[in-house]
Amino acid sequence: MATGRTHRPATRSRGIPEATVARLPLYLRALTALSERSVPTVSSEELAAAAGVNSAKLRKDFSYLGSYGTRGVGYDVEYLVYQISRELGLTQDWPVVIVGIGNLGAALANYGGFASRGFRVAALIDADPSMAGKPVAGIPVQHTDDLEKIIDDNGVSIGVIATPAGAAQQVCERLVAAGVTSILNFAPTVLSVPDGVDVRKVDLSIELQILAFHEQRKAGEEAEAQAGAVLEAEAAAAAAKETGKGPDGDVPAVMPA
Amino acid sequence: MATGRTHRPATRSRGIPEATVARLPLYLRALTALSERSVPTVSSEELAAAAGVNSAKLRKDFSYLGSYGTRGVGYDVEYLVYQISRELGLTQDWPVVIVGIGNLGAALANYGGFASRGFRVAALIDADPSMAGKPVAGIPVQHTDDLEKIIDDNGVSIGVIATPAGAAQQVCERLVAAGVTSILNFAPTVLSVPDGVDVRKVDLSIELQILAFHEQRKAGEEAEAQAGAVLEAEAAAAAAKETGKGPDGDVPAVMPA
DNA sequence: CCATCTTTGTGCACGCGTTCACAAAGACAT
DNA sequence: ATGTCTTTGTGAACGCGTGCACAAAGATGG
Ligand SMILES: NC(=O)c1ccc[n+]([C@@H]2O[C@H](COP(=O)([O-])OP(=O)(O)OC[C@H]3O[C@@H](n4cnc5c(N)ncnc54)[C@H](O)[C@@H]3O)[C@@H](O)[C@H]2O)c1
Ligand SMILES: NC(=O)c1ccc[n+]([C@@H]2O[C@H](COP(=O)([O-])OP(=O)(O)OC[C@H]3O[C@@H](n4cnc5c(N)ncnc54)[C@H](O)[C@@H]3O)[C@@H](O)[C@H]2O)c1
Repeated sequence: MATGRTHRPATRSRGIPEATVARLPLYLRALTALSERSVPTVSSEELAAAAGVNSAKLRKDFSYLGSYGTRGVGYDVEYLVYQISRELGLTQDWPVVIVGIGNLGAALANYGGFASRGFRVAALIDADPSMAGKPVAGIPVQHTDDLEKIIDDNGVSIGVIATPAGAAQQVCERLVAAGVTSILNFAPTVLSVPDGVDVRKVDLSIELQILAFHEQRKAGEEAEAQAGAVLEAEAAAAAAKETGKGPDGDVPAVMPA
Repeated sequence: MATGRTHRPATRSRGIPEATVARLPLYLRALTALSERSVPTVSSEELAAAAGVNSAKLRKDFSYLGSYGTRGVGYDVEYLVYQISRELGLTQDWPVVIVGIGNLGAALANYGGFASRGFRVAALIDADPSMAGKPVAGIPVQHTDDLEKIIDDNGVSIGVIATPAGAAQQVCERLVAAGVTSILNFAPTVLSVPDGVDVRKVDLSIELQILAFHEQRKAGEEAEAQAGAVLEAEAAAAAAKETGKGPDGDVPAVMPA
């Protein structure tokens, strides 16, 4: 198996920071929009604004790719689109399989943004026999039995899992065994994979919970602000009373002062 | 359990690290599974394995919430479920609206995992008049015209955007103006919002591109490994010519005239 | 009550990512 | 050519997150 665990010095000049990699698609999207408007060049300031990031960060990100800008002018849009595309590996075609063609899987299959960037839905796979042959988004659904053959025939290295959580790990293992080395997981499970296999997860539930946390915090602060000087009361209460309660009390630690 | 002593040096009541917040739902999910299996206590080691994180990291995360563990034993599952739920704000009900009931929006509406954790789909909203009144996942779709009223009537503070990219910013502004302060965005756009509004984005395309990057890198390393001594050649070339930065000796850095 | 054993909670060091600030590079006008 | 003006590319400082390693807490058994 492709164990990236070689005696390589690691972090070589080839080592683009992960945070930067994650932003490249963002830049690419903004650049593509500019390209469509036939804008010839952009400054780091403008592009950063379009991508919603700090301009210094953007320049540093680009510095990892090389010096593609012109001082006093900015970056050549077309050229940068090409460089980033190449860096991300989008100049080649990536056949992708989607496993689990339910509500979500079908939506993904129908998603146009897939093909727009070198990603091609090579096959749709589901365990439900009654779905076999039925076309979704113009592509006939194939049965899980043929998973290995499909992966192999199409040279698929990227798989998308949209099955129920209970089936995800098993599906994952079959995909990996068949040669898939990158997985995008929509099922709410922690997938365990061997070294050399990349997994990224998209978890709606987690995102909502994070939002809820901040939402609650906002509500709490608002309440405190309304209560005025109650902040001090909270601090005092927290210091004095530590029994059984959490860091900030279950109910907003503000007593009706 | 209520062995709380004034031992805690004024725990970061509000300052829970963002990285920790993002992991709490993960812990909660693992704990819920344990709870369903009636497991009374769990060690940081076990729970960390279930959540796919480092045990030291998990303990540090929990330390931000307070000292809820018992040394020599571990954590009380039920109690921890409660504490994390409370911290995340899941002990209350969060009405959510989904805007843009197309392929993805419909899938989201049908998603069972929504309601399972205090999130309630309060309304489905779409701009297409022909969809108005038509039920999706048992909930009648309402027209965008009534967006403000719906938000207000239901006390919605969390909105999900699943419209085409072109409409996202506009929809976002209407949501915010109507009182929504947390947005989960599925459209491939950078949303600009006023201070105090949280936005999280789920971007399939970006995830795939990140996977493609690593996939390409893996393929490159594999090729290098096969080529054997070529590694040295590359190192030499890299040392000699550092203007370009060709990873695999690709197109030279030719500036566009 | 003491000894031993398990597991937490955390101080500390380290590395990554972000941001500032500015010298240098180049465009452009004169 | 020379000067000015714009914008890049990056050195350096800083802050956050991670993981190690261990002392302390508490359970358990004698
Ligand atoms: N629908 C959403 O918006 C949404 C959002 C977030 C997460 N998710 C997650 O995505 C996954 C799919 O959600 P969904 O709503 O599409 O569920 P679904 O039940 O509609 O679809 C699941 C599909 O997977 C197929 N399947 C089951 N076991 C399989 C196996 N072993 N191999 C291949 N296919 C198999 C089923 O036949 C079904 O077609 C779930 O894990 C869900 O939690 C869904
Ligand atoms: N389908 C996917 O799997 C997927 C994946 C990633 C991202 N996305 C993104 O999610 C969004 C939705 O994707 P989709 O496949 O469901 O598209 P879709 O075209 O099927 O659905 C879009 C829906 O939004 C509605 N709409 C349009 N303008 C609106 C407005 N101003 N207000 C309210 N509703 C409006 C349309 O009537 C339609 O029902 C797109 O931005 C897409 O890029 C989709």
